[in-house]
Parts: sequence; structure tokens; C-alpha cells
Amino acid sequence: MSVAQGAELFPGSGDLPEQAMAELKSLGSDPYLALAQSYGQSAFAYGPGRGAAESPRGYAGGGGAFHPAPLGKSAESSGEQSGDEEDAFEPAKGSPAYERDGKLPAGALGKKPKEQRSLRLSINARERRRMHDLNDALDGLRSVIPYAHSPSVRKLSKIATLLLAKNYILMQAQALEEMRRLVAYLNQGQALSTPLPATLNPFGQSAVYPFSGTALPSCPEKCTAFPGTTSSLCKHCNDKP
DNA sequence: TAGGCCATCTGGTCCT
DNA sequence: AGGACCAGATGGCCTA
Repeated sequence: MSVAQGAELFPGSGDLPEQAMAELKSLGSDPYLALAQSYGQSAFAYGPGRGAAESPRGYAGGGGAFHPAPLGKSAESSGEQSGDEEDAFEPAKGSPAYERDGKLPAGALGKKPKEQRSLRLSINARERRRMHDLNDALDGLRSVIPYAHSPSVRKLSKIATLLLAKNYILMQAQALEEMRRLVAYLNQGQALSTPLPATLNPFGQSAVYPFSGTALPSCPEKCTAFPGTTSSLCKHCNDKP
């Protein structure tokens, strides 16, 4: 695979995933590509290419009878006040506690019902926030994965996003490696005593190469190396807001 | 109508 | 003790 091929493989918005997949399949039998192909197929099978426009969904309706939040508006956008505020506090129908006796588990028996409810609502809100953070991160990932972003193409599912991202990283790594070999090859024709200036040598020691086998940087460095990651999402970061 | 995907609740476990 | 994380369960929405 040439670098040019790699650049064309995921040219960004507007390209059909099937076309990219076909290009992937046409490539060699490199282990990277074998992985990329298998995962790429899965990703595309799960994700885009179903031909339907992304339609607004009433996500907040989740939880069914217990949490009748307004359709088309997430619990978060409703200010952490999901429908459960108005609901009777009882275990979910599928939960072990409910299966057992339809009441709260023993761990919560030591508190007054009002405190139980307040605690449960607090826990639920935290969990919602956590899942929303996770979804925000997934959205960020989708935004940088080259696939068809047009409104006529359905948004990538979670699993498709992860698989495609992995696929994309592997492909970029291989393209980088090939570029590296190309530069080395070109340098062979030059005098060894005149190395490329740092600005022209993207693979020098100062270059960031994620697969060089070096240990991951410590947390503060990591946060600065990946500015898209907010410090609040980094459990090791000392610079929490 | 079945299957896929999703949001949410919930209890358990681990960590700080 | 409180928070983060995880997995199971449930029901809603959408598409084929």
C-alpha cells in the first residue's frame, strides 16, 4: 500500500464506506490489513451504509415505565432532572432486587425511604452524566474518523465507531511506517554525514510516533499530548477543575 | 414484526 | 462513605 493509497482510503466526508471497504480489500495480505479488513467489515456492517438518514430519537425515553422523560430531549439537556423525579422509587423490573422481592436490597434498608430515594436519584444522575461523557467522547471520535458525515448517512453506532477507529489507527500506522521506509530509501542516495534537518525529518527522535515502543508519558504529558481529552476525564490528572 | 441500537436504572465491586 | 466503573435488565425507537 502506498501512502497515497492510504490518504485516499479515508478521504473524509462524502465517501461511501463501501468504497473505502473495497479499497481496503484490494490491498495486500499484511497482518495489519488483515485485521483492518476484518474489523472494517464488522464496522461497516454495524454502522453506516444503511441508507437512511439519521433521525432524531427520543433517547430520554429509556427505562420505559420508570423514566418517562420527554421525547427528543435527553435527561442531561433537561437539567439532570429526568422523569424519575416524579416516579415512585422502586427497583427496576429487571434488577436482582426486583426479582427477589420487588423491594430495595438489604444494603439500603438502614435509611429512611426519603433518604433512600434521594441517594438513588443522586446515583442515577451520576451514572447518566458518566454515560453522557462517554457518548460525548464517542462523538468526538466519530468527528475525527473519516467516514461519510453527510446528513443522508446514518451516524456510526458505538461499536462501529470503535472498530473503525481501530482500523483507521492501524492503517495510519502502516502508512507512517511506509513513509519512514521511503525516507530511509531516499536518504541512501545522500551523503550519510548530512542528515536531514529536523524540520524536514518527521521521523527524528523528536517526532511523535505512537508505536515506537516507548512507554506512555506520565499523566500531565499525556494530557498535553492529547488536548482533546479534558482533564476532568483523566482520572490521574492533578489538574482537575 | 423481528432485530439492532440505544438510554436508563440498578446492584455489585473496587478505589480513594 | 462516596464516587467510578461495570454488567444485567428493560423498554422505546427505527429499519428491513
